[in-house]
Amino acid sequence: MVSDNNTRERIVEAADKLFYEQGFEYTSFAHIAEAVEISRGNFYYHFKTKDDILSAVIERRLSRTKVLLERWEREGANPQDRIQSFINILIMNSAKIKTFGCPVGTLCSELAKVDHPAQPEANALFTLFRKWLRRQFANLGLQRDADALAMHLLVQSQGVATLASAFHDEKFIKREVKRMRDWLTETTQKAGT
Amino acid sequence: MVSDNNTRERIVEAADKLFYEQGFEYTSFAHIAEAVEISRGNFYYHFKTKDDILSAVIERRLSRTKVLLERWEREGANPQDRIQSFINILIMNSAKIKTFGCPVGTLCSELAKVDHPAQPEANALFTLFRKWLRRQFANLGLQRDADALAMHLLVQSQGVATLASAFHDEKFIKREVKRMRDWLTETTQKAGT
DNA sequence: GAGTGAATTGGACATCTGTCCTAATCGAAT
DNA sequence: ATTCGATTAGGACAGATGTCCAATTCACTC
Repeated sequence: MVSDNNTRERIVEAADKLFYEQGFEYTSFAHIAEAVEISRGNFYYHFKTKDDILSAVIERRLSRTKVLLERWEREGANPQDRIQSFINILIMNSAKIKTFGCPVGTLCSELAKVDHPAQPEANALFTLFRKWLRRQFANLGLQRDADALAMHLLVQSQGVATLASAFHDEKFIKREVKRMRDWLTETTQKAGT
Repeated sequence: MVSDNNTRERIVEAADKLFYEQGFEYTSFAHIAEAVEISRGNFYYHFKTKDDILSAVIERRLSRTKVLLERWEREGANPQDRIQSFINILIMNSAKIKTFGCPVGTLCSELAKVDHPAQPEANALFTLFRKWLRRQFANLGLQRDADALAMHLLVQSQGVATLASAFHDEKFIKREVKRMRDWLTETTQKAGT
């Protein structure tokens, strides 16, 4: 019969959530098995090693991020609006960010510490956002500084996420997001002249 | 005889370094023992649990940070210069930051994920910088926004550290630091009028 | 040099980890 | 109803983990 990917997908889904909420190292096969309600031994049929699960999780995140960025591209009337969509995730996901930080930033940080071979794959998540933002700024007529502006926006969001999880402060997030919006408006106006 | 704290201090020093470079969870007693060149069993004489070592490490960082901030306070001619000292650590420590991220930010992120009881102690490191920066901005005549400005500077430095460790890009750090300096000058000038 | 408490050693311990294998179960085609 | 490959269950395995303890060594006082 045709391979039923349901179990595999459920494993990846549960691992994705646990890697985010508990970290990769701290999350064990037992944790994932309990979440998916399968036996520990069943893992080996779907994945050879824990690192394989991590790769699958990162790929899942990559493809979902691509879908998200394409949606923003489609639904945004102009580059400003699209960049706003990016900024808004800080508000949309503020509850989770306050507890667990940014899924991308915290994963990359952890993998860097344990010098994990999947670092490039994880960093590709950042690159996805970076290139997308770069294109938006370029479309605003800011080709020259597009990459620097994209990186600067990533800096803001990463910083906000890190401090939000330390201080658990909702007002802080809103204040910084407003600052980002003002900065974007200001930057856009400069481009318009 | 009087308790010889030498071994204890060496343990804390090695643990501090390893917790930074490898993370708290990933670092084992065996790692620390090897670094200090003592037997694993000797730990129990100095520390009851691994969490006790973490507490000692955080206290060490707190006291060293206090010393650092007091030095900046003493040596800086004015608030701007003092804040510059803070910004400069991104340049001074860029090599380590590119590899391991920010010692404060990455520790707080990790402890948040494993829901560790030492979270408040670790977050106090952020509070130390926050209050110090707040005072500098207040001394610039910006009492009203002092805390928001302090937090904004922490946001920048955390964001830069996270992305620097993902992209290993020295030019990026310098560019963002320049941006921070320009922002500081601009903010200071507003206060002067 | 003997005695004493501080400091250190090496290993026991129960538990957990990731990995791997064999036996059992399932589902569909014949 | 039987067969057969796909899927799953349960446990074995060696190694690592944090914790803890008894025995030993060390440094100093008398």
